[in-house]
Amino acid sequence: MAEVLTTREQIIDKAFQLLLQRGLNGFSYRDISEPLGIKNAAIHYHFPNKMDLVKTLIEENQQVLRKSTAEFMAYGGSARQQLEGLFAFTLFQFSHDRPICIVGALSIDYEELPEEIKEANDRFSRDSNKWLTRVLELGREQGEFSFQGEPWVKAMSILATIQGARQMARVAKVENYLETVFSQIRLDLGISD
Amino acid sequence: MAEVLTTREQIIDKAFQLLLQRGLNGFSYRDISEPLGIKNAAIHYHFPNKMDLVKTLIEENQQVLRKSTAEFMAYGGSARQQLEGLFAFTLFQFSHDRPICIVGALSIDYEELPEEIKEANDRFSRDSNKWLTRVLELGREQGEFSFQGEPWVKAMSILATIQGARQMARVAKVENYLETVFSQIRLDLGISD
DNA sequence: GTCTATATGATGATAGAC
DNA sequence: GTCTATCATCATATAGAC
Repeated sequence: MAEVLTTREQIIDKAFQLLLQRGLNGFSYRDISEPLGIKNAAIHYHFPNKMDLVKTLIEENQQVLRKSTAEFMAYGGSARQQLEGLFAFTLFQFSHDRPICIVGALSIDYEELPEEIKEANDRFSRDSNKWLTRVLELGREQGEFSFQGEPWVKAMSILATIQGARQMARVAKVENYLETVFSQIRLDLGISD
Repeated sequence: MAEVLTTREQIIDKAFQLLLQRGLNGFSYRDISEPLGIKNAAIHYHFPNKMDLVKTLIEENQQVLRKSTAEFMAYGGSARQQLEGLFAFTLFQFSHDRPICIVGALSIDYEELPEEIKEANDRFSRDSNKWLTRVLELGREQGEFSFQGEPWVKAMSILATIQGARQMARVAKVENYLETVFSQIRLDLGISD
């Protein structure tokens, strides 16, 4: 069943991809409009200025995550399964022209972002950490994971690792960069395979 | 003893800082020339185009590292000391307007970089990994570090963690973000403090 | 080596026709 | 809702005077 996307949805989709590939200052309205076969004025109709677009992309990101949660992250499953869901989600995004995450993409332009967008970005970042902290606590209680220190610090550390790995995976000429780093994260959690 | 910098050196210094703060597309020649009290044509005299400048910045980065090696990284010391040197260097850079590293800064613009610059960036990335791998091997042999898996994978993972943490440290509203992540890296290496 | 002056093009954005 | 036409601004870059 081929989904029919409205122009607005097509713009969001293309802009999201471009933001994650090239960063906020790395793409223009022309980069969006040309492949869609529309004019840049059409984009301005839907999103009066670029920050309106970015704001929508952050909301879009929440939706993508929520959808993917059901598909990949298996919130209902064991801690191990949920962690694997995070890995699978990351690999899926990476192989679908979304190399880095939106927080990483916007971090380089952080100073020039309006307050509203900074807050939305912060919120997303904190939510991710909260989620992984819970998974780690659960995994430790149930004996699936073994690690030193506080769960919220370990969660910060793992998320930073994934963040950095997504960035490096594009640059480094190493096969299966992400998978290799994920395997190390597993080892550091006392998981054999 | 106040160092007197040539115009060329001042340009490099400012451009380096701007690249690490805002990324390649996040600053212009005007952002460099204005605070230095010169005109943009003066920059073009020293660096005909922006890629010439970037190329020089990568070389500059090598020099900074080489200098800092002597000061911070204590190659001659124990594995633990060398790791602490890496942490100290990262903290120093972060607190001196160089939040992220040059590989991370350029990764977002990777596709548009000329081949020559990609290669220089790759080389730097591989050298870093090689260095840390040796430190980890040494530390494991001498009983300072304890970790699962292959040293080169663990090195990749730690460098990715630092990379990601530098990026997140600016965004996340967490006190001592970097130090906190470093403490987890220590715990994951079986180091108590 | 640095300046003034200028060329050329891309960018985000707006007004008004259809 | 999308278009054409146009704007002001900013970017990188060059030529030639001092």
